[in-house]
Amino acid sequence: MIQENLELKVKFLRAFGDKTRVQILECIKYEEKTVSQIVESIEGNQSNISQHLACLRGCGIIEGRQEGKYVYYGLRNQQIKELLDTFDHVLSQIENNVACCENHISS
Amino acid sequence: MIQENLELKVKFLRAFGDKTRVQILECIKYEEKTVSQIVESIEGNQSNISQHLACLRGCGIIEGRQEGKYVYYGLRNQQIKELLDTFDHVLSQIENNVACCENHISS
DNA sequence: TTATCACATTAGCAATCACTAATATGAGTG
DNA sequence: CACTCATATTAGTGATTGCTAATGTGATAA
Repeated sequence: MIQENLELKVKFLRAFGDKTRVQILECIKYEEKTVSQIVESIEGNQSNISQHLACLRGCGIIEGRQEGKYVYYGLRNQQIKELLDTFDHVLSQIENNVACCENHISS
Repeated sequence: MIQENLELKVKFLRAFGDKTRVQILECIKYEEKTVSQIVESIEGNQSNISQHLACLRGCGIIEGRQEGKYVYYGLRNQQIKELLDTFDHVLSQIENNVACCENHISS
């Protein structure tokens, strides 16, 4: 894999590795929501959520759509939805092992 | 999703969001390799690679198998292999969008 | 047009993470 | 046993990331 692709890949994958972003994705997995709805749903801070939304959108994972004074965010396409489902599926099989990861790098 | 599961999920997903770990996974995607082979292949530092291997193993993504004085690492199962393939597949479709992610959070 | 609402952006700080260097462990070999 | 080789672990440091608070922007409503 060439260098540039590697960095794009890492950037993309890193977007999934954050608690707030995972919560956002679960929140809009089945239907698009406004920023305020997301903020309320995951009990977050508006500025913080906006930053994470920008990250997810920049990584091609979600899409925003302005409607009047609201912005609706949803998953970018069906493949992302399937990827999220795959995460859950794979995870359900290795959950016990993940639990014992104690290394200080990314633990 | 309950809190504990969320944290396990994030831990698992974060393991994929690092350049060195992605390189390791690509390196052992098709066949298991010893630590030294991995170190040589991705031109890394032994200590550093060992730490990342511990992370990946702790997260249930790879497995280690001692054979004499060598330790062979490989993907934990076929599902992980498929997950890696899915990453590449999804990524190939949104590559242009990922490229323009400029947010300082995880950019 | 001014005020308000929804959202985005910026700056600065605190926490986390990955790297290097040094050292430890544990298996094979002479 | 002493030595070497392969790998793991630890400590310390620099870099990256995510958070909060403050401010900016752009659309609607009065």
